[in-house]
Amino acid sequence: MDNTVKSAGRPRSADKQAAILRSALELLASKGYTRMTLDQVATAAGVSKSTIFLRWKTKADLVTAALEAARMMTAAAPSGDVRTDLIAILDDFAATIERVHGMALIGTCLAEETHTPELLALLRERTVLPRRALLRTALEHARDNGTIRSDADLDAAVSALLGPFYADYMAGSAVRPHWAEQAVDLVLRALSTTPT
Amino acid sequence: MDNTVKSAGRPRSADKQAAILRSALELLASKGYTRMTLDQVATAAGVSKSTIFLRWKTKADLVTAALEAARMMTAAAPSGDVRTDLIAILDDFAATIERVHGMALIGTCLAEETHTPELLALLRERTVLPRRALLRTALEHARDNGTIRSDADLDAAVSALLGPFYADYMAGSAVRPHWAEQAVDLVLRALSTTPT
Amino acid sequence: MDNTVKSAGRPRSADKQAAILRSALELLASKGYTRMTLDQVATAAGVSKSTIFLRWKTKADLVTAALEAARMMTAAAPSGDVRTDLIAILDDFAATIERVHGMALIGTCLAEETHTPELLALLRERTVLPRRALLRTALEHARDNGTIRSDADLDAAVSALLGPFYADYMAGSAVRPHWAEQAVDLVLRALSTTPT
Amino acid sequence: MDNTVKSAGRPRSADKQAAILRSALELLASKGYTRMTLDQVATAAGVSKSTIFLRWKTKADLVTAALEAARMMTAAAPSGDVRTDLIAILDDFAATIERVHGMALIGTCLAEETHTPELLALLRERTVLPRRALLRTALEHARDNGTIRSDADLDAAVSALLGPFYADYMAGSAVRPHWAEQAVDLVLRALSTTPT
DNA sequence: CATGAATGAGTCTTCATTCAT
DNA sequence: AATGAATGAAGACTCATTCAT
Repeated sequence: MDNTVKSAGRPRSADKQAAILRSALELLASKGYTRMTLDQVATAAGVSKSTIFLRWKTKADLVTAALEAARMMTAAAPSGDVRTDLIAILDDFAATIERVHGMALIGTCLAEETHTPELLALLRERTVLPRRALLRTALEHARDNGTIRSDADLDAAVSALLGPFYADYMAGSAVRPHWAEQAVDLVLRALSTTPT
Repeated sequence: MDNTVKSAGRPRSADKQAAILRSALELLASKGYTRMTLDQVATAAGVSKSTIFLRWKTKADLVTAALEAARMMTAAAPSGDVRTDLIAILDDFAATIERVHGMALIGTCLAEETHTPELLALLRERTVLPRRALLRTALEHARDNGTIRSDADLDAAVSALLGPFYADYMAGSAVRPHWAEQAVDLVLRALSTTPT
Repeated sequence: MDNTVKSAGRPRSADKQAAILRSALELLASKGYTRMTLDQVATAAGVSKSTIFLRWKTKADLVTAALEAARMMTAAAPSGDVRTDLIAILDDFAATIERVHGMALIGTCLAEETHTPELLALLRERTVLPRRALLRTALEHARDNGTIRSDADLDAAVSALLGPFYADYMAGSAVRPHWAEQAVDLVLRALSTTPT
Repeated sequence: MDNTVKSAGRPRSADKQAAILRSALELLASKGYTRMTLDQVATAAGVSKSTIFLRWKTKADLVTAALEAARMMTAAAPSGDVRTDLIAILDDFAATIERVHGMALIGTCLAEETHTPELLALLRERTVLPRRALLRTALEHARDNGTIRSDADLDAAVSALLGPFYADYMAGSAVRPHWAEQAVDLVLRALSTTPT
């Protein structure tokens, strides 16, 4: 009647698992991959270094797991209005980045591209692409609506929506207050079927 | 660090200086700040490690100098046509990034923001902001021309021009072939004074 | 360590006991004492590491037990002819060494003499000395026979019989094909009562 | 006029080099390869661990060098009398082994045969084979003299000379007092051309 | 009894930096 | 000025051993 197979021996502490992953992600974002040491992670998580190695074979494995576990995207609530939806997604994007020291983390993944390509790959697969898919879906609705042109290049549009955030960050770390609205309006206006 | 004053003894070789900076930049881009070792720089530059320390006090100093010396922007040739000029600037941007393993280098600067903030600061000051200024100037011409609206937010427009490059890279490292044209057209259409 | 007393609870599995000892001996011979890890032993024996510690207090204890359990000598069948008997014993010696990666194992015992003297002691007591006794007995028969001189130093003779094997191994790991016959003939001729 | 090319920079301390090699050899013999740590070597030699790595890339390299540097054989003075010469070589052999904790060292090399085959290979090449060559030369003289049979298998004889030492050691760590004389006499008698 | 988790004390190796020539 | 030696302070990873289930 009970499906949970009680495996022999002491069970692995879920608390520790979570604490380790959380600490790892935090340190990864704040110090970068190479500067984050497993000693720091162990201390921050309140476990011994060996416990970490018991669960992940290498530092790269741990970091990968931490990145995987990080929910860097909140499910957006589709409202029906394209503009609202797009802005919501972009705001969530910015908020997430903010929350997890995101640009440093992205920086780490980019910097490690040669040496530890898994990181960037994971980031793309887990965070970047899903969010792009969300944006694309919203745009497809708009196209089907007739709100935007049927020949619009939606991938380009998605990049035009997300891009300003990066560009702003590069220009000065503080992103312009209404960047999301502005980006959405710019894209929608450019792709609009009706002249403004 | 100043070679102009003729001090006693053998003068520091300018060749070595340049070789060191060049090697440092290359290694910085290809391996990232932490993984780049001074031994590697010394070997690549054909000098001894001590020679490096003779000129720069610390690794951070050297890297800063390398970034400072890097000419990561080619002077654009203003043609008179806004669209052409903007595309030229963006293409140069992409080409430069390509040439110097740029996204990894940018990643390094982002990743080091906490630990070595000079890097990102320098990158901004030397590379990002000048290019933005170029773009902005071109847009100002367009505005003065009447090609684009007078109330257009030019900073937002600049970010909309550069952003797609970053967004594309994040999505998959290979940037879309005609991203520059597309970005420029999108922005110009959105800001256009005449409906299309 | 004594299974004969029937204590309460589930009795220790004799199979596991044997599997552990066998695996330990194999790994000891193939990797040496320090390089053999208990994890490897556990895995090879198909038990958990803790099971090992349940039976032996330390790694040294386990290895000692493994060495104790090892039957590294086959009972020789005395034929009556000295030469035949001696050769048989020596051939068994060589075969055993071969079978259990013996020189590495002997090497381990020698190497550990400072740190874990039990190993070499055990090896001597269990393997070396019994075999020497066998050889000595055969030689005593020969002496009583009148085949070899009555004043022959039999311990020296025993060493002269076994020694060439070691010397050959040290010279090149592959022992000379007929080393045993040659050694026996050399010794018998040297100790012979009748000139050849 | 001066052939010694004074290479630039601080010269490498010969003292340290020697101290490191000596310490390494001592520790290798007394603790075995795996149990000898570079920390111990550094401390014993009065240098920093890094200095060791500056000169040898890995632990195995260092140990190999130490083994190579060890003069584990003293040049024997050929006297003309075969018996005397053979005994001298064998006594030197035993003395050397004694001096450098030799059986433990040999044990280490044997134990490491799988993992670090260089050690045993080096031992053979540098120590075992040269000494065997010495013995063989002496025997060849004897054969040419007519002292020993012309059809004698000299390699077997060499092993019969050296072997008893190993066999004795295996039997009880203290080698029989006159093993060398006994071994030589045994071999010479067995190979003698004139019956005794 | 048996298992798997948890750990502390290493172990080799790297690297920025300082010294001596 | 330039070089190579020397070093201290880590850092990733291992392993015998002890705990909890």
